[in-house]
Amino acid sequence: MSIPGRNINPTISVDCVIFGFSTNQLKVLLIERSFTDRSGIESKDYKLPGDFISINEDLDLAASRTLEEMTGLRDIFLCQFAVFGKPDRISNPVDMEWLLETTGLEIQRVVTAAYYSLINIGETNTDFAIKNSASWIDVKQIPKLAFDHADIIEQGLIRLQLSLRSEPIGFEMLPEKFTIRDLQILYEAILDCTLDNRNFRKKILKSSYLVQLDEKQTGVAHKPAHYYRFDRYIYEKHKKESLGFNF
Amino acid sequence: MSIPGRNINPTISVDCVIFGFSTNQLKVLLIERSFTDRSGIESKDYKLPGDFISINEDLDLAASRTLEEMTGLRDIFLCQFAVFGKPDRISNPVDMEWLLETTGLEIQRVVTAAYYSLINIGETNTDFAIKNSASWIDVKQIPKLAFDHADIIEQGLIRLQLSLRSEPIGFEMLPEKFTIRDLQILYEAILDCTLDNRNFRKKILKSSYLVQLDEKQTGVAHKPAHYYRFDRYIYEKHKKESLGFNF
DNA sequence: TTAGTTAGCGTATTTTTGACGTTAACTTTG
DNA sequence: CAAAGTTAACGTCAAAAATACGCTAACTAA
Repeated sequence: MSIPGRNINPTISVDCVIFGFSTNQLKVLLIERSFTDRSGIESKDYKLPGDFISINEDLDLAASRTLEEMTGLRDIFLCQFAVFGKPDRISNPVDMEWLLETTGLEIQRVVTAAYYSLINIGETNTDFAIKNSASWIDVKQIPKLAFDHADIIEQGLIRLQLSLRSEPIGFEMLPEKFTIRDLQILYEAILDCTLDNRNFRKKILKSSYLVQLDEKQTGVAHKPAHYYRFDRYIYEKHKKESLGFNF
Repeated sequence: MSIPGRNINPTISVDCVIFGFSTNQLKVLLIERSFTDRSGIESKDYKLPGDFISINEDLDLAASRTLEEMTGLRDIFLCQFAVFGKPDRISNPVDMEWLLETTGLEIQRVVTAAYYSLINIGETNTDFAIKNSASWIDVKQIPKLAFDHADIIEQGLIRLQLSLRSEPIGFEMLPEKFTIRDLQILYEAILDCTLDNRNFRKKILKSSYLVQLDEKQTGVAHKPAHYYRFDRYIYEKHKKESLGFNF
């Protein structure tokens, strides 16, 4: 049995895979990272928004905090989906150097709890993200990332796809009012497939928590669609009935 | 942003929810814990098998190690399903005292990665488990547990139920040869429901990885059933076809 | 010999899925 | 202003899956 001691514990962090949706693409919020490589050249790559936790901070709250700092949003869908704890997660010299520079500490090892969250990009409003040059990147065009953050995003996306099939979470990424088509395009982007619009409509409209509004689209070059909204109250009430879709 | 330092990091552990199956019940391996309560009386409760990780130990490997120490078994189905990181996980005086006694260290906080694993109880064979007075407890009769281990088991069971519907993992808990009825009783125990034997048979036998053996039951007071075995090779080959059942 | 048990096959009904046809209602373009 | 292009929103049909349940076979125990 190994003997634990405070001076031999890995550091713990949280990393957030923050998904958003715009211009018909599923996007992830990434932060630019500047570093000097071995040849002394200033270089850039990206990392996930994340932070170390403090000694008395709850993991879930640390994730909420990170999320709020990055997006200015609170009370957001947030789900812990995995821990990444390989001892060599941080073995790249660039990563080690960067950690030393930004924290001022020699960190041997970091175990990170990974969360994913879904937000409506339109509502995002924060200085923090701008200051840290955060940007929304299409999940299909992920650039080179720090640490094992590419793995984390991949696992997060897999988990998001799974959850989408059993829980109505897509709404978190849409504005209050949306059309069935908006929803379908979102599902297609997340599941990375195409869906038949007639069948999609049939299935999704069985959900009692989708409420049709009186309002319709205007100014579109086709028959205007009804707007709908997601009724969280009805969903909570009928949770047991709604056990997902098999697209 | 909080500042990480090695002397302010929580300790990291792994805890294993080890499921097994015997006498038609789903069971969990629990370890007896002796402690002295506030009134000075020697008392007992149970905890999950788990251990602290050492500074260079991979989380998954730490879980495998714990599992092997407890059961003597290697190469076992093992799945990380959550991290438990509330700062007050260890706030009960009994738990704090016990930690101090067994480790000799003042541990402020422990973040634990939870794994579940499925084993065939019959093959278990180890001194370690006996020495640590481990026992198989019916999941429906869980006694008072240390720390937040009751939560961990509950989450583990939920995850097991989910996985069972999409992956052929029940076999891990059965002997090499088993009948369709054995399998059904196992499914019923895990999912906590009853299934129609005719429909269960129809569904499960669609799986190509279930191979009928020539051998039949003997000495049973009814028509003897064929034995089957799970063919892991066939399963791996057809993984994509078999996308689960909806019982 | 009979009663009790589970194995293992089958049938019939309903539900869900998936593919696709069609009209309605709007804008844009020639 | 007519025609073309687009998506909305409804519906049909056949295949597949889920569900409920009947029945005979093959064994043991009493």
